[in-house]
Amino acid sequence: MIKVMLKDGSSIDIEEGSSILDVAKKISEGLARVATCGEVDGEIKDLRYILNKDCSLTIHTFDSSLDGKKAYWHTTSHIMAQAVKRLFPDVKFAIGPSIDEGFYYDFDIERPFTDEDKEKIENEMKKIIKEDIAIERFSLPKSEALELMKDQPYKQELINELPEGEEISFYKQGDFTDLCAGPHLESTGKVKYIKLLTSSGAYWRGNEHNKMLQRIYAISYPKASQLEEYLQLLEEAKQRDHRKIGKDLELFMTHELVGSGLPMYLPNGATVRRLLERYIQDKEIEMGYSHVYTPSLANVDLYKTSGHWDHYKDDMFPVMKFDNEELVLRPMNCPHHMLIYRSKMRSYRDLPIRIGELAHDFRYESSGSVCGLERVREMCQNDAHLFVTPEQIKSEFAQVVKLILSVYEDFGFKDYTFRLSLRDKDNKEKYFDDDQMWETAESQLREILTELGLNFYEAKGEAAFYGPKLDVQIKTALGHDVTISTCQLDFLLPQRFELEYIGEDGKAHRPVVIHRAILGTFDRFMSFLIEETKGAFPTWLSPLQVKVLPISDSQVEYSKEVEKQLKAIGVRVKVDDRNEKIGYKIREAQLEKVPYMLVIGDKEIEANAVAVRSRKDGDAGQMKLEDFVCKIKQEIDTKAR
RNA sequence: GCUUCUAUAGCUCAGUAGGUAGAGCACUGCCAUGGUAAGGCAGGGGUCGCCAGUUCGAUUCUGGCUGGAAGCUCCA
Repeated sequence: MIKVMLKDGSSIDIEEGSSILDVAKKISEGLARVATCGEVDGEIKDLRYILNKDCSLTIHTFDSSLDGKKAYWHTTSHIMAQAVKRLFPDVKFAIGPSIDEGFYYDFDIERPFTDEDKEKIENEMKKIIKEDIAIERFSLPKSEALELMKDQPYKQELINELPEGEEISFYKQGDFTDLCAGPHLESTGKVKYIKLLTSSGAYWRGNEHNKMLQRIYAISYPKASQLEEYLQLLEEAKQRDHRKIGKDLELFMTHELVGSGLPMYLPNGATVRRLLERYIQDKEIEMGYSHVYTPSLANVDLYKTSGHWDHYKDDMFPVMKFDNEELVLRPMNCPHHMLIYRSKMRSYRDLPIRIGELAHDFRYESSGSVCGLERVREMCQNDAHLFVTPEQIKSEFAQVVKLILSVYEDFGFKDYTFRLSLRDKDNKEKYFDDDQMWETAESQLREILTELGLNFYEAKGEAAFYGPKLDVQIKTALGHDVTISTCQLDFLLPQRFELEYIGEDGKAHRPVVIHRAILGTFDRFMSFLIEETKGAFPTWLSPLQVKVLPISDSQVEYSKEVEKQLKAIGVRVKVDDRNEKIGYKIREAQLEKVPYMLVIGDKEIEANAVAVRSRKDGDAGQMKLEDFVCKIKQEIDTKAR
C-alpha cells in the first residue's frame, strides 16, 4: 500500500501497481470535494491533481474555471431542489443540470410555481446556504440505489438506464439526497449570491409526448458584483433585441389583423431589405447564377412527387380545394426549380446550372415559436439550386462556402459556427429511407468540409429529409441558436423528378442537386443584422444616410442645395427644416442612427462647406461640401463598416 | 402545439380595494431664429385587445378568443 498525501493534509491508500486511472478514480471517489472543487482566495475554483513520481499529489487550480462554475451552479441546483422539497414535500425530481450560464431544475409538482412560490424558494435557498450543510458523496449498487429512490420515479428511470454492475453515486446534504455524478462544492455555505430567473414548462426528456414538468432557471455567483454584471448583461441583450430596435427605428411592424408570424416591413426596413436583395443577387450573378421567378402556389401533387408531402405536410398551410384542383402554399422552392431544370434536354456541357430565386415560402410555424423577424410564417428565401455532375460536387460546394465566407466578411460577422447536420438513423419517419444514399452523401460532405479545412461540429438529427447539410449557426440576442446560411447535398430529388443530363458518352446520367441559401431568409438575416449592429447599420445599408440640419430658416435654401448634390450621387438624404433648435434635431437624428448629420449655419454657407457630425464620433468639424460628397461616396461604394 | 405570464393614448408606463381613466414622449397651434443629444405656453387624442358571464353597475372579478412575452417541442 502506498500512502498518497494530499495538499490539504489528508491522505488516501493506493495499492501498488494501480494504474493512473485507478488512482484518479479513488481520489475522485474518496475526496471529490477536495479534489475537484475548492476555494482559493475567497473564490470558488476547480482543482486538478497531478500524481507525482514519488506518489505525492500536487493539487492546483484549474484556470479555465468552466468546470468550477459548473460545480458551483450544480451545487446551487441541489440547494434549489432541497428548498423546493422543504416547501413542497410531495415534489418529484427530474433533472437539474448546469448550463452555459447558470442552471435549471425540473420538478413534477401538483400545480405550476407562482411568483410568490419562487420568492419563497429563493428565501429557503438563502436559509440553506446560511445553514452551511456539508455535502457528502456516497455510492450504492443499483438495487440499493433504486430502493433509496423508491419515491422518485424519474430518478428510478435514470438509474435503470445506467450500466449494470457499476456503483451509482449520490450526493447528500442534510435531509436531501440526489442521484448525481458530481462534482459539487464542500458545503452549501460556499454558494453566496443567488437569483431565480424564469420558470416555465418543459417536457420530461424533451419529448412532447411526455409529461410537462415545471422548470426553474436560476444563476449564482460567489460575488455580488458578478451577479449584478450578469443581470446587466441580460438587460443589454433585451436592448439589442431586434423586435425592440425594429419598433424604435420603424423597420417593421405586426398587426393582429394580419396575423401571428406575418411582419410588415415599413419604409426603413424595406430599404435595408431591398439593398440586401440587390447585394446578394449581384454577387450571385457574378458567380454564374441565373435567377427565376416561380409562383408561391402549387398543386399538391408537386409535393407528393418531391416527397415533401410525406415528410413536411404538418408544417404546411392546409390545402385549398377548388373544383378539381388542390393547391398549397409552398414551404420551399426545390420542386419548382427541379421542373425548370427538366424543362429541356441538358448536356454535361451545360452543367453546373445554378438557378436562384428570392422566393416566398410559407410554413405553419407553431404559435409558440414565431418571433419577430427571426421565425415567421411567410419568409423570403435567398434560395438557389445547383445542378451538378458528381465530379463537380466538390468544387461547387467549395464555391458556395467561399460565397458564405465572403458575405460574412462583408458584414463583419464573427460569431458563427459551422454545423454538419446529419440524419438520425433511428428516426426513419423523419428522413427519406435509403441507407446507401445517406451514407454516400454524409461521408462525401464530411470529406469536402475536411478538405476545405473548415472548423465544424457534427449534429445528429438536424439534416433535411432528403440529405445532410452544412449549416451556419449563430446565437441571437435571446440566446436562440438559429441557422442563417445553409448548403445541402441532395441525391434524392433528382431521382424523384427523374432529372438527367446527357454525358460525354452520349448516355443519360443523373445530376446531383446542391440546395443553398446564403443570407438564409431575408427576414431572419435582417433580425440578425439588427442585433449585430444594434440598429446602427453601416452607411451603405442605412435607410437614411445623411440628415442635413439647418440651424435656422435662413439656411434652408443652402441645405436644399446640399441635399440635391448628395441625391445626385444616390445618397439617401433628408433636410430637417422644421422650426426646432439644432440640439433637438441632432438628438433626434442620433436616436434614428443616421450615420451623418450635416449642420448648416451661416459659416458653412460662407465657406461652401458643411459641418460634419458622425453618429459614431460626434462633431468632426467643417469640411468642403465636395470633399464630403467624395468621402461618403467612397464609404458607400466600399461598403465600409 | 404545450406550461406560465401578459394586453390601459401612436410609444413607454401609472391607476381604479367594481362607480367609464392619468403622466412623460410623440402629434397640432402659438411664441422664441436657436451652433452639436430635449426652449416655453396651450391644445387634440382612449367604448382600458375582442366576446360572453357574474353584478344595480365591469377597464377592474370569472371563462373563452386573439395578439404579445419566457421556456419546452419544432425549425431557415
